[in-house]
Amino acid sequence: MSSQLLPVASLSTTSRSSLSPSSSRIQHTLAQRTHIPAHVYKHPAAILLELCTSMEELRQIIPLIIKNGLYEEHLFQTKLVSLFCKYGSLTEATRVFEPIENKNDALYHTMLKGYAQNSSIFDGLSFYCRMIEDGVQPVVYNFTYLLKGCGENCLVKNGKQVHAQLILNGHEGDVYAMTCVVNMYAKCRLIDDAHKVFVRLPERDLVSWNTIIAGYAQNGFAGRAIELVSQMQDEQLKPDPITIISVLPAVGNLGYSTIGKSIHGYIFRSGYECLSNVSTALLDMYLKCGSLSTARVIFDKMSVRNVVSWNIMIDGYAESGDSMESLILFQKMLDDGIKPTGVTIMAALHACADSGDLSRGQFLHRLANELGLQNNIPLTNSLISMYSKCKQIEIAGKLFKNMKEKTRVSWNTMILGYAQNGHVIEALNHFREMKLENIEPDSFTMVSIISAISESSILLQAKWIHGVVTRSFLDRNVFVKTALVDMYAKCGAISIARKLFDLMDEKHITTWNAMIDGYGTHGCGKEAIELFNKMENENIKPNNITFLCIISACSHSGFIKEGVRYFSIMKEKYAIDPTMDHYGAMVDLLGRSGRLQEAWDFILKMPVEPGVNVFGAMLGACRIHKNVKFGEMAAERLFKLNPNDGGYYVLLANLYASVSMWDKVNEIRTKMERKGIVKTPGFSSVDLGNEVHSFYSGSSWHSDSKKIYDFLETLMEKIKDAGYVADVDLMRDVEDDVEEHMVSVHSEKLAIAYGLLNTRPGNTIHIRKNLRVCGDCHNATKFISLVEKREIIVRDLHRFHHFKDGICSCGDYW
DNA sequence: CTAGGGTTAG
Repeated sequence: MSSQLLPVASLSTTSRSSLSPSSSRIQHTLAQRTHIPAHVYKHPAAILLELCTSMEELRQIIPLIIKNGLYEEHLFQTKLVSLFCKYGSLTEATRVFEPIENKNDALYHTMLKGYAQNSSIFDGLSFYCRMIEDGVQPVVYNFTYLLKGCGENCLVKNGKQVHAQLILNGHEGDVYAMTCVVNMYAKCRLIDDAHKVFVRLPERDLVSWNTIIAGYAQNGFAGRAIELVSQMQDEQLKPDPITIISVLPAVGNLGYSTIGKSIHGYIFRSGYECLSNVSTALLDMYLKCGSLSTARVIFDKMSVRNVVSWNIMIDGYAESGDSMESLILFQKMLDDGIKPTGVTIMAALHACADSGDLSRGQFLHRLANELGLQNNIPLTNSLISMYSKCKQIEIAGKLFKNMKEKTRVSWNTMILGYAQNGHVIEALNHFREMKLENIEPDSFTMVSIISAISESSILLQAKWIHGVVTRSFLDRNVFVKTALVDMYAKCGAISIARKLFDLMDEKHITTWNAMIDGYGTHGCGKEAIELFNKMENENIKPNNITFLCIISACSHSGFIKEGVRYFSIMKEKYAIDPTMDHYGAMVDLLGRSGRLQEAWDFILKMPVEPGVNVFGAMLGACRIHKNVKFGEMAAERLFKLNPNDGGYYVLLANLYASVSMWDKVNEIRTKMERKGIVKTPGFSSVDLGNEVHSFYSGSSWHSDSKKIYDFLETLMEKIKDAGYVADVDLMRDVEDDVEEHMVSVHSEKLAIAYGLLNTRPGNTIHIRKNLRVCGDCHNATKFISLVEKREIIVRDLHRFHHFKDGICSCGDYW
């Protein structure tokens, strides 16, 4: 028997046999197993190496190998190379590998595996080249490692080279290797190429079907993936757990709950439901189909949950808006001793961002650091998003700045953060920097930057970004187009908004909502209602936001009956449950029109506990109608819910001021001081086309200050001659009293004066105010529009006022 | 050395 063995030399690099790969493999295995004397492979050191589980153990065994003179044995050399690679030390593996004089094939193959799997795939590819140069015959599994690496890193060119090498070495008939090729093309997003290889496979077994199914699913061809599952069954192959896990995300993405349920049945019949990864994929499918409750039932029934199951449920609740349950589940997961991953933390951060839970967000930040996830890009993006949504834009900015590597999503998150926090200039600066760093903006970038510009209400910028969007061909995206409609409406150009709206052939529900809301804030209640009717005629289902927009549009235009009707058809015709925002909008609708008793009764009849916004709307209405009785009732409930919002204290103080209850006004001011509550200082800005100038009440830091005040003085005289009478009560509003002695100079008036001084006669003036416009300024602006023959468009916190020829589009109802 | 497929995500 021993006489038939090949000498070791024939396997070394010096002598190449012309044997086919498979027979050579068998021979060298035999040689290795049998040529090596028993005292070598049965040596205690060999056994220790087999049992070795860590680098530390390995380092302890090495002296033993050397002491026993076993270091030169191929068996030990191969094993050492393999173990060093496994524990991540390519350097030490190389230190063993390189000095060996007669390297056998096995050593090369081991080293190649190490490079391909534990180093960069590029190292694996170059080592492959060297191996060929050294005259070593590759074996089929060398290609499988390389193909996997190319696929994971999306290296199409290298992947194709390996594919070619595979064919050259005569492996095109090997299902295992060719399945790797299918997988490589699929991972490189060349699903058509993957399919071409798949149909030519010598044999299509379960694994190769699974590969192509997963390929279609991961490349977004969900329907095709589902189709292929039926096709494989036509070929008498039964879907296994991996088929199911691959196809369920596709079913979920399409929202095919019927197919999803039938797969659930199949899982049950096959007894796969006890597999945690199968159940986990089911959770994901049900959540994507919108059945949170079904997902929860499955989750609760699972005997073994993996970390992905938790992650999916935590994110499912966050996604559905139930931040509370999401965070409860997260806590439960920690209590169960399950170690969270980056994805867990991202999901929980999502919930914190939605609920504005900063302290828990900070806890998650510390936890992420403890888990060593500092350099995890998606996680840092989520942190930036959380800090932005919790109004900690400086912290968000710092995190962003310190990122070693930024993806486009990082830029988008940061820009959105600045946009949502009203930092328009920072948003625009980052947009410019992003392009300087050669990161192409996408539709998300554009939506953020457009909404930043909407916030600033600068028409010239609006037109500029519209041009940028068009030139980059992103204006075909429905979300971008919707953002443009919203932007023009928010920049005062409601008719341009409508033109863009009419040009869109594909409209999303948010597109309709943006347009209806635009009409609403411009006081065009009639147009808003017409659009709503058009929407119903076109069989487009309104959502809860649509109703919020239409009710608020009715409120701005004083259409009480219509508003009440929309509130009832929302429930009766569309089965949409009102949210707290809807209740707030209804109280605003009734209250603003002076039906304070009705509004109060409405609050009392609410089926849920009224929130801050509901009492806030009530208090606002009482302020307009100078009703102290209801105002105090609303304020009392309000301060119990949210004792630290300065805006509501100011509102109540203004209510008292409007009826000259000065000691009450002072009482509130003292209370605010004692509690350290600050009010938002009011400011107004005027858009001069290429510059924007901002003014605080009574501010005098502007370089043209003297000129502005002089002009304003003559202007006030002029409107007095035309019949304007200053409303002293309204002027004593505490909203804007940054400097008490200057209350007569509210920021709006300064901004208008500066606008008049710096624009040509006849040009429209665009003003933006961060708070609600005050009664005296409103009245004065009407007169200014008359005597100066100017159209003045003022956007305040809630709506637009178009002043022209002495009247305002709001009809003094705001 | 001793081969191929899979689930969550900004």
